[in-house]
Amino acid sequence: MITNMKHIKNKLEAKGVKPTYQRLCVLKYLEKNMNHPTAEMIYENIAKKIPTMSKTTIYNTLNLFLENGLIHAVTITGTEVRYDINTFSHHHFLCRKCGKIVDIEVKCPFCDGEITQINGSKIEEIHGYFKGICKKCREKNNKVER
Amino acid sequence: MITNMKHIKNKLEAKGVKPTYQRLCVLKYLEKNMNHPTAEMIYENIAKKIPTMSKTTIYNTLNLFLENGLIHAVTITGTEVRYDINTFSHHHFLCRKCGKIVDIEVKCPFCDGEITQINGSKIEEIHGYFKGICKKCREKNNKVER
DNA sequence: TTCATGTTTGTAATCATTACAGATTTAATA
DNA sequence: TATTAAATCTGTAATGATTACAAACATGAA
Ligand SMILES: [Mn+2]
Ligand SMILES: [Mn+2]
Ligand SMILES: [Zn+2]
Ligand SMILES: [Zn+2]
Repeated sequence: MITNMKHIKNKLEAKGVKPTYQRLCVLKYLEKNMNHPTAEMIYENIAKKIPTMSKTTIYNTLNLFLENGLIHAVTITGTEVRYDINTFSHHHFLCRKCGKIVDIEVKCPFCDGEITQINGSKIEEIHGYFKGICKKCREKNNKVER
Repeated sequence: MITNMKHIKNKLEAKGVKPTYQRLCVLKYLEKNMNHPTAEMIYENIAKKIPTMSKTTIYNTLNLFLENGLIHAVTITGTEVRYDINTFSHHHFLCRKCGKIVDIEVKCPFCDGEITQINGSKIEEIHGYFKGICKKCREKNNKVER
């Protein structure tokens, strides 16, 4: 993944979003951190370098990115929004032990765009969420639960 | 769907949950209202008849039901939990126009229990959420959008 | 009755997110 | 270059769903 400033600037301009310094920072963070961070995580990191950064700006920026299709919202935890730079339709797995959220590659006719309607209702967003125990956490228990 | 008190009482006892008056009320409401209500909606309705009912009891009861597998949580809106008496794995559609949440019947190997693991991670919960415009809302616009 | 345990209730706290208004920046225009 | 309107950013206050907590109440055994 290319994460230089020029590339990020182009990405914003391609969507008609003015590439301000704050917006470049947020988009750069999301390209570097593909682990579906929270607004808080993004804020904490950026505020280290730019102490004047406001949390409201983080939220404003993320919402602007969402409206312009630059990012996707992942609401798998139910408690807060996680942000995803990967805007291709894909599924997610949340480990209830370690809390990590990882992308899931499964054959899905909805993600593939083969099915765009259900009973006459138009599908605009697809969210496939799985919850359980990830492989690493299972192995950590030394015994593989069935 | 049978919604008499005897049936509801049995359902609680079968899960080892003491059938208190408040719990019977909440479970009865959920059996009568399969439209995935919020805690607020459940509270408002029950409080009409039982003014002493506390909202905390509603939350306590719903969480108890969740722990005992009597109901499922649907977090499709991202803003609040919706509660579902239907504990068979199934998908949901949220209309961004009218806000209704409806059950979706799609062939899904995860819901069917055919696939219980992904890359060594154990699947315990499946959430299939679709968002868009429902059939009725599309027809209301008089023109069927593509 | 006494006592322990479980349940319910009301209020206060929490936490993510949004509303709002003032300050600052940007960019167009004169 | 100076003026000025629009856009953006910032900090604080408000919102809303949910939980924490402690007191009141109910239940059932000893
Ligand atoms: Mn992802
Ligand atoms: Mn349902
Ligand atoms: Zn894990
Ligand atoms: Zn609708």
